[in-house]
Amino acid sequence: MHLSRYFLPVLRETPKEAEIISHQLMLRAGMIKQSAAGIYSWLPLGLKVLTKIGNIVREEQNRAGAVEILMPTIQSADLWRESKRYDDYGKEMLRITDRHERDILFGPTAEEVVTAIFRDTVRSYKDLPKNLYNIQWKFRDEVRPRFGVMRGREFLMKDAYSFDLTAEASQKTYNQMFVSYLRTFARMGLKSVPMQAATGPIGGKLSHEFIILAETGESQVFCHRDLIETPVPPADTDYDGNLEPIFEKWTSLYAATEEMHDEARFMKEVPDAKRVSARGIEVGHIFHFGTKYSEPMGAKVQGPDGQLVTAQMGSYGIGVSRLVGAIIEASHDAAGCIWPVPVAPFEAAVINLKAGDAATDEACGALYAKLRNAGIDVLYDDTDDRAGAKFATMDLVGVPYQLIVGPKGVKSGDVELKDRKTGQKETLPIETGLARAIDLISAQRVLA
RNA sequence: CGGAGCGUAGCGCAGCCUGGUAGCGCACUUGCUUCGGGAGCAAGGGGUCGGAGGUUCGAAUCCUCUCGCUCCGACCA
Repeated sequence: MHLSRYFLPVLRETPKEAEIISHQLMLRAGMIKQSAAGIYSWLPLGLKVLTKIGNIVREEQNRAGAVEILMPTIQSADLWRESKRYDDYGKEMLRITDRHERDILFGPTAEEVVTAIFRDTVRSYKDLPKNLYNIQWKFRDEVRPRFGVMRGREFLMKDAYSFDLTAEASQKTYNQMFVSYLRTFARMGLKSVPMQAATGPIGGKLSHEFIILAETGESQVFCHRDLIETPVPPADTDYDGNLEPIFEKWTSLYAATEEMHDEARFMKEVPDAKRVSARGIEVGHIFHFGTKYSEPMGAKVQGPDGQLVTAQMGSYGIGVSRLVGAIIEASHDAAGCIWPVPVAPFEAAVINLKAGDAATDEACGALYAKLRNAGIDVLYDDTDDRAGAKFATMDLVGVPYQLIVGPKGVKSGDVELKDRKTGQKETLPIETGLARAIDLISAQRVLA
């Protein structure tokens, strides 16, 4: 992409409404534009990151056996009356009336819709298990939206819903999602820690919040330091095999959010040096809720003995749009965003220090073409801005690898390769620099 | 929903107290000089001062109402 043809409205000054760093940087880097309280338009750069995050989530969901669907944003109130949630949900649900005076709503979640799909289509235990997910916009009319996309009213969420014949089978599905989540966040360069969460009226142990540690996190969290360093399960993990050992390994050490924290237990179970007390951002939440929706909505299948069995359900959420902010919170510096390669809006940039100079244009154009042909997602800064402004923009935007070429480099046949994360620059022969950049990027495309 | 604050050019702000018809920095346009870390000079463009009503000869400024946004609390992917 040529920067001169792109749409990248960067801001030099920080809009005053932005309180936290991720919100500030997203506005400054031209990733989003606020439309109303807690509602944002995604500009090209932000959309690219959002899409890349969504695709990683998608890949890991598919790997774990979930199947993608797409459910509507607008739902019927009647469905919510079946589960008895229409009256219970409260003002967070955006209720709308259509031209026929029928009650509809903008979905804050999709248990009802998916349960209806399941109940109307699945008849036999032989069709189980099923795990259906979608990545769709949700709307929750938060009393107080804040922190940019971290707590918007409209947000993009991956929500999966599983259906199993028995509670034991449901536990297996739960484990699949548990492992999948560890991998998903790791692939975005995040260290997530699963923490036992409150389960509400259902009870049991099967609810975990996935928290990433960041100074600006919304809640206080406590955990054993070893959890942060535990390597995530590899890509070739057999999701159909026994995942219980992995689940055990990750849940045996102490980890709790403020609401679930037990100071006495924390002191007793975690040695001094291993105690971590930090701020965290919730990026995922999984839970098993048995027949909470399948029972009232009549989601039943015939078991092996011919009897009807109410499906055991679980749901598994990831805040996709929130993750954009969360990654920035976890990875930035004074100059701007520092994107891990797998989610970077562009993997590399070619910076032409003297656009308009025939020799420089030619050298940069060739470099750009070669990077593109190598499958690199590259931004070519062909504007006639001054060098300082170009560097500042690329650092703000957070392009991981920047190939800098000016008349000097053209003369000597060199390119400067800058690593955004370390800030280090190397002067290399053009072909060497090109190969180095491609190698570095390729090596980091798939983390974990 | 309780408490606080803010709406003046794309962004950041001054002007308001003490009414006289709008200004600064950045950004933008044009020209010249520059050009390897956010350039300099010069000339420009852009605002019904969030909206409505009122007071007044005259309102960004004073009064009333209203809308929007932000922050603190209770709530959440």
